[in-house]
Amino acid sequence: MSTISKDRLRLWLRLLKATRSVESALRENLRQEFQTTLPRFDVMAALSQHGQGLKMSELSNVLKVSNGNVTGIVERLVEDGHVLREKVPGDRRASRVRLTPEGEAEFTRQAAAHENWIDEIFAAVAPEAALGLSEALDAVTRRLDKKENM
Amino acid sequence: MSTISKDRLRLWLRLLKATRSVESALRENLRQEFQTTLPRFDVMAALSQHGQGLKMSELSNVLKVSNGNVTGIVERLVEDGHVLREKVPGDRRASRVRLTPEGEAEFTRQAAAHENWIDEIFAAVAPEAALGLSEALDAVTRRLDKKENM
DNA sequence: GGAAAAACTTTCAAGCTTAAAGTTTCATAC
DNA sequence: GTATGAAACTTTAAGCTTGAAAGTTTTTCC
Repeated sequence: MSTISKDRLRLWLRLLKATRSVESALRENLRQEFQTTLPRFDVMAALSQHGQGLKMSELSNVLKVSNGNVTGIVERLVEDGHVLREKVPGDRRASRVRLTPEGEAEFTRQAAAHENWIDEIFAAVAPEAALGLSEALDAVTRRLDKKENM
Repeated sequence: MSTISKDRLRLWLRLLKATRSVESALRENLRQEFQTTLPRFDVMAALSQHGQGLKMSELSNVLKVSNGNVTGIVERLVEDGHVLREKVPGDRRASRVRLTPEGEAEFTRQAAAHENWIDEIFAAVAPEAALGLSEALDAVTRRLDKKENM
């Protein structure tokens, strides 16, 4: 097998390790400072970007997780009062999920802290390197997305 | 907040999305072709790199997952006959985990396929770019590792 | 209008993951 | 020697995750 293959494998292993490290740090910060979890944060972030709300299927699509998964997370967010389910007029199968005002306020606090954490962690990446990295990652994602729809 | 902060946040979101896409593809391939899972594969990969075996704590250290986690995965690998636990002479608390011959043979097949999958996925990344990316990612991991031990 | 297909969601079983608490063993300091 | 603290590991409870199956509701199309 070629050297290039080995380089690609090494790149993947580092990508994986870096992502896990960052996720682990975020998870701990979210737990310590906001008594919440990464999946909950991710759902609220998605909803925050879509003020009009998202259907369950849209949510699982955006987050790239399975349908059943979202059901449980939203359930717990509803219990916490951060999120609510609305009926979709004209389609009794679907429901739309939105942030409550309390959820929105809470997420605003979390997002500010989150941005600081990321800023500090990724200060390790030289700004010149960031662009190339970003594009390479995008290329990988696009390649996989394309293959999936075939 | 600065443009650079925003760029870093965007970088992180792409990193996350790319990693999840790759993991998802690998998970599906492992399931379809080898009836196994990513965590099992990761454990066997770690053991394969350490022919003399690893203690449970070493294993969870290498994989960056919690102690209790490894217990369960190794348990199932033992049931499958891929892995065995040995007593560590002179320390009755510890046990050393190693691949069985069957586990080794099976992992060899899996690893070959895995390398091909990675090779194909990361063909989207220009070989010249790979090294730079690798180092940027490493910088992130090192930064977090350092902070953790403080 | 009715049957079949598609869309939206939940339920389920199995497995993964973590943090925290518990058990046994070891090291070392008195 | 024995107390005390650290180390290695497992157990537990709660939550996350997936893929598959099943339950509704809507759409399609004859």
